[in-house]
Amino acid sequence: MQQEVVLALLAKEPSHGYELRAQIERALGPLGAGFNAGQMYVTLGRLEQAGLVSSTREAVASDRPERRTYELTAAGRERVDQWLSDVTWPRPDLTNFHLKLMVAAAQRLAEPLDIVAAQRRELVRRLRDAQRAAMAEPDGSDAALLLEGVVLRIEADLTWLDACERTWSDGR
Amino acid sequence: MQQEVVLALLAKEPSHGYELRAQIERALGPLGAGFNAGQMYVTLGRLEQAGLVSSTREAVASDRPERRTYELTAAGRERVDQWLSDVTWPRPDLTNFHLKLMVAAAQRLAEPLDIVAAQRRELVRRLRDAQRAAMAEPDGSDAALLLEGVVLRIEADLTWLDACERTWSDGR
DNA sequence: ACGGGCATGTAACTGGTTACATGATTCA
DNA sequence: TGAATCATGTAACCAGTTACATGCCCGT
Repeated sequence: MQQEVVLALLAKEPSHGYELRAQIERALGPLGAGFNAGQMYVTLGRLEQAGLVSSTREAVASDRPERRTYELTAAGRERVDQWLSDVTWPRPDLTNFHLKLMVAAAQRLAEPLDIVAAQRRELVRRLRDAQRAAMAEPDGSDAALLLEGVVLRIEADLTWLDACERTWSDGR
Repeated sequence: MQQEVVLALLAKEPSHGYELRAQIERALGPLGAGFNAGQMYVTLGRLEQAGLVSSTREAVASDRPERRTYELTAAGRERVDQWLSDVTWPRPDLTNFHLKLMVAAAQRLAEPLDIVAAQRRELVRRLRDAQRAAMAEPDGSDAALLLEGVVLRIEADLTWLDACERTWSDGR
Protein backbone atom coordinates (compact mmCIF):
# COMPACT_ATOMS: atom_id res chain seq x y z
CA MET A 1 0.00 0.00 0.00
CA GLN A 2 1.28 3.39 -0.89
CA GLN A 3 3.26 5.02 1.84
CA GLU A 4 1.36 8.24 1.57
CA VAL A 5 -1.93 6.51 2.06
CA VAL A 6 -0.67 4.87 5.21
CA LEU A 7 0.76 8.10 6.53
CA ALA A 8 -2.51 9.81 5.76
CA LEU A 9 -4.45 7.32 7.79
CA LEU A 10 -2.03 7.56 10.67
CA ALA A 11 -2.42 11.32 10.58
CA LYS A 12 -5.93 10.80 11.83
CA GLU A 13 -4.92 8.64 14.75
CA PRO A 14 -2.34 6.06 15.76
CA SER A 15 -3.27 2.58 14.74
CA HIS A 16 -1.90 -0.84 13.95
CA GLY A 17 -1.38 -2.73 10.74
CA TYR A 18 -4.44 -4.86 10.71
CA GLU A 19 -6.71 -1.97 11.48
CA LEU A 20 -5.15 0.26 8.84
CA ARG A 21 -5.69 -2.38 6.25
CA ALA A 22 -9.30 -2.79 7.27
CA GLN A 23 -9.79 0.97 7.18
CA ILE A 24 -8.59 1.15 3.63
CA GLU A 25 -10.90 -1.59 2.53
CA ARG A 26 -13.76 0.15 4.27
CA ALA A 27 -12.93 3.68 3.17
CA LEU A 28 -12.54 2.83 -0.46
CA GLY A 29 -15.55 0.61 -0.71
CA PRO A 30 -15.48 -1.82 -3.58
CA LEU A 31 -12.31 -0.21 -4.91
CA GLY A 32 -10.17 -1.04 -1.91
CA ALA A 33 -10.43 -4.79 -2.18
CA GLY A 34 -7.93 -7.46 -2.89
CA PHE A 35 -4.43 -6.79 -1.81
CA ASN A 36 -1.97 -8.84 0.09
CA ALA A 37 -2.20 -8.62 3.85
CA GLY A 38 1.53 -8.69 4.46
CA GLN A 39 2.05 -5.63 2.36
CA MET A 40 0.93 -3.35 5.13
CA TYR A 41 3.70 -4.53 7.38
CA VAL A 42 6.33 -4.14 4.72
CA THR A 43 5.24 -0.58 4.24
CA LEU A 44 5.07 0.19 7.93
CA GLY A 45 8.52 -1.25 8.43
CA ARG A 46 9.93 0.94 5.74
CA LEU A 47 8.23 4.01 7.09
CA GLU A 48 9.69 3.30 10.51
CA GLN A 49 13.09 2.78 8.94
CA ALA A 50 12.73 6.19 7.36
CA GLY A 51 11.81 7.72 10.69
CA LEU A 52 8.34 8.79 9.64
CA VAL A 53 6.50 6.63 12.12
CA SER A 54 7.36 5.05 15.43
CA SER A 55 5.90 1.93 16.93
CA THR A 56 5.24 0.57 20.39
CA ARG A 57 4.40 -2.97 21.20
CA GLU A 58 1.08 -3.00 22.92
CA ALA A 59 0.61 -5.23 25.91
CA VAL A 60 -2.97 -6.17 25.30
CA ALA A 61 -3.42 -8.18 28.49
CA SER A 62 -5.60 -11.16 27.78
CA ASP A 63 -7.06 -9.45 24.79
CA ARG A 64 -6.36 -10.46 21.23
CA PRO A 65 -2.93 -11.42 19.96
CA GLU A 66 -0.04 -9.04 20.41
CA ARG A 67 -0.12 -5.99 18.25
CA ARG A 68 2.05 -3.05 17.46
CA THR A 69 0.72 0.46 17.38
CA TYR A 70 2.19 2.99 15.01
CA GLU A 71 2.06 6.75 15.19
CA LEU A 72 3.50 9.60 13.19
CA THR A 73 6.75 11.17 14.24
CA ALA A 74 7.40 14.88 13.79
CA ALA A 75 9.01 14.12 10.45
CA GLY A 76 5.97 12.08 9.52
CA ARG A 77 3.64 14.92 10.34
CA GLU A 78 5.71 17.24 8.26
CA ARG A 79 5.56 14.84 5.37
CA VAL A 80 1.79 14.72 5.62
CA ASP A 81 1.63 18.52 5.55
CA GLN A 82 3.76 18.52 2.46
CA TRP A 83 1.55 15.93 0.89
CA LEU A 84 -1.55 17.96 1.61
CA SER A 85 -0.21 20.97 -0.24
CA ASP A 86 1.17 18.92 -3.08
CA VAL A 87 -0.77 19.31 -6.32
CA THR A 88 0.96 16.70 -8.44
CA TRP A 89 -1.47 14.59 -10.35
CA PRO A 90 -0.82 11.39 -12.25
CA ARG A 91 -0.16 12.14 -15.88
CA PRO A 92 -2.43 10.24 -18.20
CA ASP A 93 -0.46 7.53 -19.90
CA LEU A 94 -1.98 6.83 -23.24
CA THR A 95 1.27 6.07 -24.95
CA ASN A 96 0.95 2.37 -24.39
CA PHE A 97 -2.26 2.04 -26.29
CA HIS A 98 -1.13 4.47 -28.91
CA LEU A 99 1.99 2.46 -29.55
CA LYS A 100 -0.06 -0.69 -29.70
CA LEU A 101 -1.97 0.68 -32.63
CA MET A 102 1.16 1.79 -34.38
CA VAL A 103 2.90 -1.54 -33.98
CA ALA A 104 -0.16 -3.47 -35.05
CA ALA A 105 -0.46 -1.37 -38.16
CA ALA A 106 3.21 -1.54 -39.02
CA GLN A 107 3.44 -5.27 -38.63
CA ARG A 108 0.04 -6.17 -40.01
CA LEU A 109 -0.32 -8.50 -37.07
CA ALA A 110 -3.71 -7.12 -36.22
CA GLU A 111 -6.09 -4.52 -37.46
CA PRO A 112 -5.80 -1.33 -35.45
CA LEU A 113 -9.54 -0.91 -35.66
CA ASP A 114 -10.04 -4.36 -34.16
CA ILE A 115 -7.82 -3.41 -31.29
CA VAL A 116 -9.77 -0.25 -30.71
CA ALA A 117 -12.98 -2.23 -30.77
CA ALA A 118 -11.73 -4.78 -28.27
CA GLN A 119 -10.54 -2.04 -25.99
CA ARG A 120 -13.86 -0.29 -26.23
CA ARG A 121 -15.72 -3.44 -25.28
CA GLU A 122 -13.54 -3.72 -22.21
CA LEU A 123 -14.05 -0.11 -21.18
CA VAL A 124 -17.79 -0.32 -21.76
CA ARG A 125 -17.84 -3.33 -19.50
CA ARG A 126 -15.96 -1.43 -16.83
CA LEU A 127 -18.18 1.58 -17.21
CA ARG A 128 -21.21 -0.57 -16.64
CA ASP A 129 -19.63 -2.14 -13.56
CA ALA A 130 -18.66 1.22 -12.14
CA GLN A 131 -22.11 2.66 -12.71
CA ARG A 132 -23.73 -0.33 -11.12
CA ALA A 133 -21.38 -0.10 -8.15
CA ALA A 134 -22.10 3.60 -7.84
CA MET A 135 -25.81 2.99 -7.62
CA ALA A 136 -25.26 0.49 -4.84
CA GLU A 137 -23.58 3.12 -2.70
CA PRO A 138 -25.59 5.59 -0.64
CA ASP A 139 -25.87 8.93 -2.35
CA GLY A 140 -23.23 11.42 -1.27
CA SER A 141 -21.02 8.79 0.32
CA ASP A 142 -17.26 8.71 -0.15
CA ALA A 143 -17.41 5.62 -2.26
CA ALA A 144 -20.08 7.14 -4.48
CA LEU A 145 -17.95 10.20 -5.09
CA LEU A 146 -14.95 8.08 -5.94
CA LEU A 147 -16.98 5.99 -8.32
CA GLU A 148 -18.26 9.09 -10.02
CA GLY A 149 -14.67 9.99 -10.76
CA VAL A 150 -14.01 6.57 -12.16
CA VAL A 151 -17.04 6.84 -14.40
CA LEU A 152 -16.00 10.24 -15.71
CA ARG A 153 -12.56 8.96 -16.54
CA ILE A 154 -13.80 5.95 -18.40
CA GLU A 155 -16.19 8.09 -20.37
CA ALA A 156 -13.35 10.37 -21.35
CA ASP A 157 -11.29 7.40 -22.43
CA LEU A 158 -14.16 6.08 -24.52
CA THR A 159 -14.42 9.43 -26.23
CA TRP A 160 -10.74 9.22 -26.96
CA LEU A 161 -11.18 5.77 -28.44
CA ASP A 162 -13.70 7.31 -30.82
CA ALA A 163 -11.08 9.78 -31.86
CA CYS A 164 -8.57 6.98 -32.33
CA GLU A 165 -11.02 5.15 -34.53
CA ARG A 166 -11.63 8.21 -36.66
CA THR A 167 -7.93 8.84 -37.07
CA TRP A 168 -7.09 5.25 -37.91
CA SER A 169 -10.00 4.57 -40.19
CA ASP A 170 -9.08 7.01 -42.91
CA GLY A 171 -5.73 6.51 -44.47
CA ARG A 172 -2.72 5.28 -42.52
CA MET B 1 11.27 2.95 -20.22
CA GLN B 2 8.58 0.39 -20.00
CA GLN B 3 9.60 -2.98 -21.28
CA GLU B 4 6.52 -3.33 -23.40
CA VAL B 5 7.19 -0.11 -25.18
CA VAL B 6 10.67 -1.25 -26.07
CA LEU B 7 9.47 -4.63 -27.23
CA ALA B 8 6.83 -2.93 -29.30
CA LEU B 9 9.37 -0.82 -31.09
CA LEU B 10 11.62 -3.80 -31.68
CA ALA B 11 8.65 -5.62 -33.18
CA LYS B 12 8.83 -3.18 -36.04
CA GLU B 13 12.49 -3.79 -36.74
CA PRO B 14 15.72 -4.59 -34.95
CA SER B 15 17.43 -1.55 -33.61
CA HIS B 16 19.87 -0.33 -31.04
CA GLY B 17 19.50 1.57 -27.79
CA TYR B 18 20.18 5.04 -28.95
CA GLU B 19 17.87 4.78 -31.90
CA LEU B 20 15.05 3.33 -29.82
CA ARG B 21 15.30 6.19 -27.44
CA ALA B 22 15.24 8.71 -30.26
CA GLN B 23 12.23 6.95 -31.79
CA ILE B 24 10.29 7.28 -28.57
CA GLU B 25 11.05 10.94 -28.29
CA ARG B 26 10.01 11.43 -31.88
CA ALA B 27 6.92 9.23 -31.77
CA LEU B 28 5.51 10.77 -28.63
CA GLY B 29 6.21 14.34 -29.51
CA PRO B 30 6.34 16.70 -26.58
CA LEU B 31 5.18 13.92 -24.27
CA GLY B 32 8.19 11.71 -24.81
CA ALA B 33 10.71 14.16 -23.51
CA GLY B 34 12.92 14.11 -20.54
CA PHE B 35 14.00 10.74 -19.40
CA ASN B 36 17.37 9.41 -18.52
CA ALA B 37 19.41 8.08 -21.42
CA GLY B 38 20.88 5.17 -19.54
CA GLN B 39 17.49 3.79 -18.77
CA MET B 40 17.15 2.31 -22.20
CA TYR B 41 20.18 0.14 -21.67
CA VAL B 42 19.02 -1.02 -18.30
CA THR B 43 15.76 -2.09 -19.84
CA LEU B 44 17.38 -3.77 -22.81
CA GLY B 45 19.72 -5.65 -20.52
CA ARG B 46 16.83 -6.95 -18.50
CA LEU B 47 14.91 -7.95 -21.57
CA GLU B 48 17.91 -9.86 -22.81
CA GLN B 49 18.28 -11.48 -19.42
CA ALA B 50 14.69 -12.60 -19.71
CA GLY B 51 15.33 -14.04 -23.14
CA LEU B 52 12.93 -11.73 -24.93
CA VAL B 53 15.54 -10.05 -27.07
CA SER B 54 18.97 -10.98 -28.32
CA SER B 55 21.80 -8.68 -29.20
CA THR B 56 24.74 -8.68 -31.55
CA ARG B 57 27.61 -6.32 -31.44
CA GLU B 58 27.81 -4.51 -34.70
CA ALA B 59 31.18 -4.03 -36.30
CA VAL B 60 30.48 -0.68 -37.86
CA ALA B 61 33.74 -0.39 -39.74
CA SER B 62 34.92 3.19 -39.59
CA ASP B 63 31.43 4.38 -38.98
CA ARG B 64 30.22 5.73 -35.68
CA PRO B 65 31.14 4.30 -32.29
CA GLU B 66 30.42 0.69 -31.55
CA ARG B 67 26.81 -0.22 -31.18
CA ARG B 68 24.75 -3.18 -30.26
CA THR B 69 21.73 -4.22 -32.25
CA TYR B 70 18.81 -5.87 -30.53
CA GLU B 71 16.09 -7.99 -32.05
CA LEU B 72 13.16 -9.94 -30.74
CA THR B 73 13.51 -13.62 -29.97
CA ALA B 74 10.65 -16.04 -30.51
CA ALA B 75 9.63 -15.54 -26.90
CA GLY B 76 9.75 -11.81 -27.45
CA ARG B 77 7.51 -12.01 -30.46
CA GLU B 78 5.06 -14.10 -28.52
CA ARG B 79 5.06 -11.53 -25.75
CA VAL B 80 4.27 -8.79 -28.23
CA ASP B 81 1.35 -10.81 -29.62
CA GLN B 82 0.03 -11.23 -26.12
CA TRP B 83 0.42 -7.54 -25.48
CA LEU B 84 -1.49 -6.67 -28.64
CA SER B 85 -4.49 -8.70 -27.57
CA ASP B 86 -4.33 -7.52 -23.99
CA VAL B 87 -7.10 -5.12 -23.04
CA THR B 88 -5.98 -4.18 -19.56
CA TRP B 89 -6.22 -0.48 -18.96
CA PRO B 90 -4.80 1.51 -16.09
CA ARG B 91 -7.38 1.90 -13.37
CA PRO B 92 -7.96 5.49 -12.46
CA ASP B 93 -6.45 6.15 -9.08
CA LEU B 94 -8.39 8.85 -7.39
CA THR B 95 -8.00 7.44 -3.93
CA ASN B 96 -4.98 9.58 -3.17
CA PHE B 97 -6.78 12.81 -3.67
CA HIS B 98 -9.88 11.55 -2.01
CA LEU B 99 -7.92 10.56 1.05
CA LYS B 100 -6.24 13.91 1.06
CA LEU B 101 -9.57 15.63 1.46
CA MET B 102 -10.63 13.26 4.19
CA VAL B 103 -7.45 13.69 6.18
CA ALA B 104 -7.50 17.44 5.79
CA ALA B 105 -11.06 17.59 7.03
CA ALA B 106 -10.50 15.24 9.93
CA GLN B 107 -7.44 17.04 11.16
CA ARG B 108 -8.51 20.58 10.36
CA LEU B 109 -5.07 21.11 8.93
CA ALA B 110 -6.46 22.58 5.78
CA GLU B 111 -9.78 23.36 4.23
CA PRO B 112 -10.84 20.64 1.83
CA LEU B 113 -12.27 23.28 -0.45
CA ASP B 114 -8.91 25.04 -0.56
CA ILE B 115 -7.27 21.82 -1.58
CA VAL B 116 -9.78 21.30 -4.32
CA ALA B 117 -9.21 24.84 -5.52
CA ALA B 118 -5.45 24.43 -5.60
CA GLN B 119 -5.78 21.20 -7.48
CA ARG B 120 -8.09 22.80 -9.97
CA ARG B 121 -5.66 25.60 -10.64
CA GLU B 122 -2.99 23.03 -11.36
CA LEU B 123 -5.19 21.04 -13.71
CA VAL B 124 -6.39 24.14 -15.52
CA ARG B 125 -2.77 25.04 -16.06
CA ARG B 126 -2.06 21.63 -17.48
CA LEU B 127 -5.13 21.74 -19.66
CA ARG B 128 -3.99 25.00 -21.14
CA ASP B 129 -0.52 23.59 -21.77
CA ALA B 130 -1.90 20.48 -23.41
CA GLN B 131 -4.24 22.45 -25.63
CA ARG B 132 -1.48 24.76 -26.67
CA ALA B 133 0.78 21.81 -27.44
CA ALA B 134 -2.01 20.16 -29.41
CA MET B 135 -2.41 23.19 -31.61
CA ALA B 136 1.28 23.18 -32.35
CA GLU B 137 1.06 19.68 -33.78
CA PRO B 138 -0.07 19.06 -37.35
CA ASP B 139 -3.68 18.00 -37.52
CA GLY B 140 -4.15 14.24 -37.55
CA SER B 141 -0.64 13.49 -36.39
CA ASP B 142 0.14 10.90 -33.75
CA ALA B 143 1.14 13.51 -31.25
CA ALA B 144 -2.08 15.44 -31.83
CA LEU B 145 -4.15 12.35 -31.18
CA LEU B 146 -2.28 11.62 -27.99
CA LEU B 147 -2.71 15.16 -26.80
CA GLU B 148 -6.40 14.99 -27.49
CA GLY B 149 -6.54 12.06 -25.08
CA VAL B 150 -4.67 13.99 -22.48
CA VAL B 151 -7.05 16.91 -22.84
CA LEU B 152 -10.10 14.70 -22.49
CA ARG B 153 -8.72 13.14 -19.34
CA ILE B 154 -7.94 16.43 -17.71
CA GLU B 155 -11.38 17.73 -18.54
CA ALA B 156 -12.92 14.66 -16.95
CA ASP B 157 -10.82 15.19 -13.84
CA LEU B 158 -11.87 18.81 -13.66
CA THR B 159 -15.49 17.74 -13.82
CA TRP B 160 -14.79 15.38 -10.98
CA LEU B 161 -13.24 18.17 -8.96
CA ASP B 162 -16.51 20.03 -9.37
CA ALA B 163 -18.30 17.06 -7.93
CA CYS B 164 -15.82 16.93 -5.04
CA GLU B 165 -16.45 20.56 -4.34
CA ARG B 166 -20.20 20.08 -4.31
CA THR B 167 -19.94 17.10 -2.01
CA TRP B 168 -17.56 18.76 0.40
CA SER B 169 -19.23 22.13 0.50
CA ASP B 170 -22.48 21.07 2.06
CA GLY B 171 -22.21 19.37 5.39
CA ARG B 172 -19.28 17.12 6.30
C1' DA C 1 -10.92 -30.67 16.84
C1' DC C 2 -10.97 -27.22 13.54
C1' DG C 3 -12.12 -23.40 10.61
C1' DG C 4 -12.12 -18.59 10.42
C1' DG C 5 -11.08 -14.09 11.90
C1' DC C 6 -7.34 -11.40 14.25
C1' DA C 7 -2.60 -10.11 13.96
C1' DT C 8 2.25 -9.86 12.52
C1' DG C 9 5.90 -10.53 9.97
C1' DT C 10 10.01 -11.78 6.30
C1' DA C 11 12.76 -13.05 2.19
C1' DA C 12 12.73 -12.28 -2.38
C1' DC C 13 11.48 -10.57 -6.87
C1' DT C 14 10.46 -6.93 -10.11
C1' DG C 15 10.92 -2.87 -12.54
C1' DG C 16 11.33 2.03 -12.90
C1' DT C 17 14.65 5.68 -11.97
C1' DT C 18 19.00 8.10 -11.09
C1' DA C 19 23.74 9.53 -11.01
C1' DC C 20 27.58 8.73 -12.99
C1' DA C 21 31.28 7.13 -16.25
C1' DT C 22 33.20 6.31 -20.80
C1' DG C 23 34.62 7.21 -25.37
C1' DA C 24 34.34 8.06 -30.39
C1' DT C 25 33.28 11.39 -34.27
C1' DT C 26 32.14 15.89 -36.37
C1' DC C 27 32.15 20.63 -37.03
C1' DA C 28 32.87 25.44 -35.98
C1' DT D 1 40.40 23.21 -29.02
C1' DG D 2 36.14 22.25 -27.42
C1' DA D 3 31.10 21.73 -27.71
C1' DA D 4 27.53 18.75 -29.69
C1' DT D 5 25.98 14.44 -31.15
C1' DC D 6 26.32 9.49 -31.27
C1' DA D 7 26.56 5.55 -28.36
C1' DT D 8 26.82 2.43 -24.38
C1' DG D 9 26.87 1.09 -20.03
C1' DT D 10 26.67 0.17 -14.52
C1' DA D 11 25.93 0.34 -9.48
C1' DA D 12 22.56 1.58 -6.58
C1' DC D 13 18.15 2.99 -4.84
C1' DC D 14 13.27 2.76 -4.07
C1' DA D 15 8.80 0.97 -3.73
C1' DG D 16 5.25 -2.11 -4.89
C1' DT D 17 4.12 -6.89 -4.82
C1' DT D 18 4.14 -11.88 -3.69
C1' DA D 19 4.49 -16.19 -1.35
C1' DC D 20 4.95 -17.93 2.66
C1' DA D 21 5.20 -18.64 7.81
C1' DT D 22 3.56 -18.01 12.42
C1' DG D 23 0.43 -18.04 16.19
C1' DC D 24 -3.57 -16.64 19.10
C1' DC D 25 -8.50 -16.77 20.24
C1' DC D 26 -13.44 -17.94 19.57
C1' DG D 27 -17.46 -20.36 18.40
C1' DT D 28 -19.39 -24.75 16.67
